[in-house]
Amino acid sequence: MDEILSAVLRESGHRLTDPRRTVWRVLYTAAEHLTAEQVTERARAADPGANRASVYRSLSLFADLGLARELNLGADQPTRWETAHADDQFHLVCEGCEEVLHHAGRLVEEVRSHLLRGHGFAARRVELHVSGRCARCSS
Amino acid sequence: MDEILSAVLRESGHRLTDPRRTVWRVLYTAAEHLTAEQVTERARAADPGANRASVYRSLSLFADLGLARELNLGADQPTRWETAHADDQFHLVCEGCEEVLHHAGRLVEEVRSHLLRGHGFAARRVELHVSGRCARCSS
DNA sequence: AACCTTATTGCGAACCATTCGCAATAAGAA
DNA sequence: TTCTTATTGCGAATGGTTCGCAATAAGGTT
Repeated sequence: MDEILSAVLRESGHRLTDPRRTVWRVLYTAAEHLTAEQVTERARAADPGANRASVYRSLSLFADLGLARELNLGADQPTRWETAHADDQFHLVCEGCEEVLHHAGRLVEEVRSHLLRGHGFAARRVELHVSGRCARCSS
Repeated sequence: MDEILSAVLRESGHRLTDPRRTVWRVLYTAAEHLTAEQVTERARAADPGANRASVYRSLSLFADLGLARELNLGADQPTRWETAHADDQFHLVCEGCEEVLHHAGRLVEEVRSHLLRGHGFAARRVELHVSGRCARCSS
């Protein structure tokens, strides 16, 4: 996984540093969507001196470079982070088990072409967040 | 418009107060999606003593009662508010003119039924946020 | 119409996630 | 190895939002 980071940083004229590598590994190996605070905690497991501000800086750099993505899943909850994936996926948040699921589909593509063809709106980013109850939790 | 507010408050056992009425009118007559700060400013046009904390309290009460809705249109921008509308509408944010458009469609309904039928996921709320460039701004 | 109960307000202080300023450090080019 | 300058680490600052609590007022009750 380090190669991806290394390549993208190099190509964009940024330096590969320990804090960045640490944050990247945390994000890359996380199954869930982490808050900046959780990323910091986990980074500290690898490097006890990991700094909060640097974590924030790494995360937002990664977002700029397209390596990571910042997520707002509800106005009340803190921002969460994930490694970037194609945005033809969307997020299902289960209100029962609090799990966040990814779901792929052709729907996002439909939205795009509908907007462009029918309304001249050129969609750059489509975010679809659904909250509700998953199969396990709706019984 | 006051009747709606009055009825919903009464029915839910809350009191109709001046601050609530003021905030409601601001929200109800606003074309755009306002930040809490903007709501406060406008509330002060009607009542110079309008209080920030009370505005926040009114807004979140309205959200609880289904009268208003809190919107996160991007992680960097502050939370915005609007009067509730059916969520078969979604939000288009133009990156050129910064305008936020509503767009109605059957897409949201499709998402719902797809998730329920195909995956047993009972969607409660579907939020579709699209950012890109509107017809005027993409030239 | 005056009264009582208690929800609501207004105020400032507190909070919390995130960002900033800046001197010290270290990446990577020469 | 040296040099340049991007990056870090620290603590302080910021900004949106919430809280604590005494003062106020809504609306039901005599």
